[in-house]
Amino acid sequence: MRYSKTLIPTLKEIPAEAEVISHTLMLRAGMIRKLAAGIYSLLPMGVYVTKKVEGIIREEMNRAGAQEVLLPAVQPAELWKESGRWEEYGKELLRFKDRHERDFCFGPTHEEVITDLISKEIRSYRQLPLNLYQIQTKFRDEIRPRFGVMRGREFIMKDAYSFDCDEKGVDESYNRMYDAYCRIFERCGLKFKAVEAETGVIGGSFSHEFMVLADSGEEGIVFCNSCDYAANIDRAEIRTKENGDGGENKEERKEIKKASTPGMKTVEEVSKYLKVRPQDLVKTLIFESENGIIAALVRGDHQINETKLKRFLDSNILLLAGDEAVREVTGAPSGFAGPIGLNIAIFADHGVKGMQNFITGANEIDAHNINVNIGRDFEIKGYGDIRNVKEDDKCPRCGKDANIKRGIEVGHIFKLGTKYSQMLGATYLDSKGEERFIIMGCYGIGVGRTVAAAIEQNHDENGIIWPMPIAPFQVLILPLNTNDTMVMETSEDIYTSLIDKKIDVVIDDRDERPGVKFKDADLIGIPLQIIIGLRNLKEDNIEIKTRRNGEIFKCSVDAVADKIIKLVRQDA
RNA sequence: CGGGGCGUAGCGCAGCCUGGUUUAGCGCACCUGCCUUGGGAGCAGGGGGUCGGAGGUUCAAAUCCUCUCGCCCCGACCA
Repeated sequence: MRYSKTLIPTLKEIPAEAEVISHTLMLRAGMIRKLAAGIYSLLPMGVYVTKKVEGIIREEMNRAGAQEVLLPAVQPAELWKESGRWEEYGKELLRFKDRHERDFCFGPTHEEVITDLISKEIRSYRQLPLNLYQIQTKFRDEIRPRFGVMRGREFIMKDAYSFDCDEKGVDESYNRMYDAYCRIFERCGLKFKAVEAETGVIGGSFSHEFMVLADSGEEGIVFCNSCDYAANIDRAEIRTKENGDGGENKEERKEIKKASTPGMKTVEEVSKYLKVRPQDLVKTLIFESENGIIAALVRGDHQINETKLKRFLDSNILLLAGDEAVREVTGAPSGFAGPIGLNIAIFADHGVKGMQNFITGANEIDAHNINVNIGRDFEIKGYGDIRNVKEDDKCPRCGKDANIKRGIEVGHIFKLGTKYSQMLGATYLDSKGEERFIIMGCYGIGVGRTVAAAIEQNHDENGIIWPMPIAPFQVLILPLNTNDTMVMETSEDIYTSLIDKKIDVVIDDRDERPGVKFKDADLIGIPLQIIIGLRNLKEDNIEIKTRRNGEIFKCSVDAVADKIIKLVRQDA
């Protein structure tokens, strides 16, 4: 590729809209441009990288025995009504009508379509197992798109669906995908973790998320250094005993007192003001659910986890109550809620169980109660694991120290079971001639998100540093003196010889000053730069620079091609 | 959807509060010429704006008012 013939509109200045480094660099390196909120155009550099990632995905999916298909992006409402998700999916599903006023949606995922297809084509156990995948554009009308392609509304996703006869089969399919995913992300040069995860709207019984470790990640993950436990924070259990949750407390119950706490709303403020530790407080949080308003209690230094609470209450809708509702239920503005005297159901985290003589809001403005006790002052309807794992908590599996980090979810694999095959009637006849539901799994990879995640993990102050396997080009040739025939001819010779050797190479043939070329080269992050300038060429030398460590070494013109091939292979 | 903020040249911004001396400005980018060629050069000249849109107030609106559209941030939501 010739630089002068392609479109790589690099930016010197930092775009105002970008929040995370990958977004900034994708804009600055001329990979993407925004068209609307959460909707991006991919420019040539963006396409090259995307194709590389897709190529790796295809190779590994095919290696794992999956077959590629391409399903429609536009889907009829009937299918979604059959699965029940036309109502269930909510506003994230982009709906529209065709000219005949028939309802359609733009596919946010393809369980319905694939299950419908399979229900029509599969008759016998002899046709199973099967794993079909596609790489396709999806649309999810996210409430708040952000971070560029990391959380866009329109995005490219690889989704795969497995179809098996029995549990043993689906386990095998699942494990094969798990292994394939590990290979894919390893080949993309990513540091990642597979963590136990929640299943969400897709449904199903069992799932893992593949998380790329990055501070900018939107997911909390908990993992253990001693054993191989790793889970999404929404799923990670609290190891009750080791963390002192739910123990007995034999302290004497003191008399309840009211303390004035003017304007003190947060745990931090109250504990500082009353000169106690945050863990001597109990937070009372009011939630609205489809089954009415409830209160949830956690220790002052703990954080409620709404996903866990939702699961514990078996509720579909759960929202932190607004100021108005809080005032109605407690009689006080938010910040002063407490469990005493509430006539709604009160649930508590295990961590609250053993507490005595603790502090809560007094359901009265500017006041808190001291020496509150469960049983004497109020009753708990049920205890559950409803808080986040904390830094000093122990691993739920082995009891050693747990770690908490941030991650970007780049892949998610589910064991779906028969949810969709039942809804859409996908059955097969087993060897005894009995009709059975096909057992399904589904497996997604966010392609754009993988690209963004790779940048989050591979960059420096000058720009992107592509891992060789997903680099838009492997080599960039930089002729420094465009008006010098020797420089240009040598550059062109090296360029064609590398193309002959099947190296992905781009030559910066623009009539620009060296400084401009160097800056752009570092910004777009091509792993190997061949620098050709008069100075060295007079001694028949060129320079090779590796983008990652900035190392530069001289090399004779004749030896360049072989040297480059060696370097490319070594990282590929 | 709730709270906050921003829309002025391709990008980044100033001007708005206190309406008129502004023909709407600056930096970068762009075009022409000269010059320069190992880390985003220099000089000279030049092009580019419905001041997001609609309505209103006024002798006069980028500036004040109303509505509207778009975007960004925080919260809730999410394969």
